[in-house]
Amino acid sequence: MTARVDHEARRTQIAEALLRIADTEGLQSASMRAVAAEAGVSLRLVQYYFTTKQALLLDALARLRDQLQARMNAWITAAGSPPTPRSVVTAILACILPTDAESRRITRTYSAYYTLVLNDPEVLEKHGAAQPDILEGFLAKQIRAAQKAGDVDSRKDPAMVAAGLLAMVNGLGSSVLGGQRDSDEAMTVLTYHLDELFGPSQRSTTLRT
Amino acid sequence: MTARVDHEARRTQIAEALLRIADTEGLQSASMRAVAAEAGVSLRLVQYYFTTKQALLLDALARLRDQLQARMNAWITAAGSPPTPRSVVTAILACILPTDAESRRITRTYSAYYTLVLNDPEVLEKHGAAQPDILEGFLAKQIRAAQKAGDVDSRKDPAMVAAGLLAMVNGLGSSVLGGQRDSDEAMTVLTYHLDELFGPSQRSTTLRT
DNA sequence: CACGGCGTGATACGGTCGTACCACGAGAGG
DNA sequence: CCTCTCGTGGTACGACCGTATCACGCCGTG
Repeated sequence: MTARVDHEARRTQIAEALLRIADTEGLQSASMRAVAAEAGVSLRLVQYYFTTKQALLLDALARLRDQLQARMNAWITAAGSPPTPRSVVTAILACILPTDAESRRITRTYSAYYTLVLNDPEVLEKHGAAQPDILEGFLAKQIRAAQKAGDVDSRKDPAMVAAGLLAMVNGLGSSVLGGQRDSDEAMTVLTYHLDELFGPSQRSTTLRT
Repeated sequence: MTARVDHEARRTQIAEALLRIADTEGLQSASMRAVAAEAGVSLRLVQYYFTTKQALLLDALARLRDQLQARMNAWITAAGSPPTPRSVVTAILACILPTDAESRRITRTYSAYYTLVLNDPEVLEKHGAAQPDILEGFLAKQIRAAQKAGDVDSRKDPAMVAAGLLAMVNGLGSSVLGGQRDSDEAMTVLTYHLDELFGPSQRSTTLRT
């Protein structure tokens, strides 16, 4: 009872087309017809594989989430052979910042979805909540580990520092996307604060490609 | 040669209606007809006072900008009789955070516009650029003054600190709007970092109403 | 008093949207 | 061989969009 065509491949193809449009022209331009044209299929097919538009939006959002997750994992492992808390934190935060083409795409698309969620909060419920909470906890844990290793002032509150850093990176990303700041400038601001948090800047900035 | 009706009043009435819709239902729901209904006028009138939709959007954005400016000024003067750098910085940052109804409205509406600008950058040009750059410079100046007064570690880079704080508040605001965080929690994170920046927390948190 | 422009209403037009409906070829199962 | 379901195309429908057009009362000015 093998399917005559690979459903998952087609779904991926269509969802990727939507993400591409959301990145380049915004979600409000991602009509069913536009997605179909971008994916090179007929409108009927988009309807067939995703019966409704909301289903398509949700599916694409899940894929975007997975892509960001994969990117973070890749950056963490690429940060250092023995992953120190500092390298892990640096990798996570730097990888969210819209520096290269991929992160720029992901960040742009995410903020497109953000506006959507703001005025239609039920979308969030169907989408297994957000992972920023988990991410924030993970960051806090890394900072706590750094404190035990003596790399971070033990008087600092790891949860507060993690929340502040994550929010700062988020805000920096917004300013880069908005064109108020260069991505290099944003990176400078981030590394400045990381250097303030951790000890003297031991060559941990060598994670740039 | 007095106009038969107060043009500016009508324009305000209509623009406010748009901002109200942008706050509650998002900008994508702010159609000409919806704005007309919200303002209690006919569709023709909206067209009459703002010939095109883009003009309406731009005018409303300018009003929103003025409202935020006014709010910041009010919070600065309400912060303390002799305005210290710390109280000024605290007032500015706290007033951006979506804590009360007004700031929540402003922040929500701004982020609605943000998505609009992302995929139509020419809007920004017609709108005299953004003031965050100016704001950031102002914050840096305040921090530099605090350094001279000995309230802030002189080794810190005022521009970096200002950029970081502003981005952090922006990110915190996003998380509050997104429902990931309580507004009180965001305020806690902000005051924590302000307390870390300035000396011990001298009762400057008494600016809450 | 005439009149011309201002403020306003109603309605029309072309377009795009999400979704639904109908038809049809092909390959699998009886 | 028949039949049924899957995958696909084309097209229609109703709604809403931004904008344009026509018509008409009112009031200040000549």
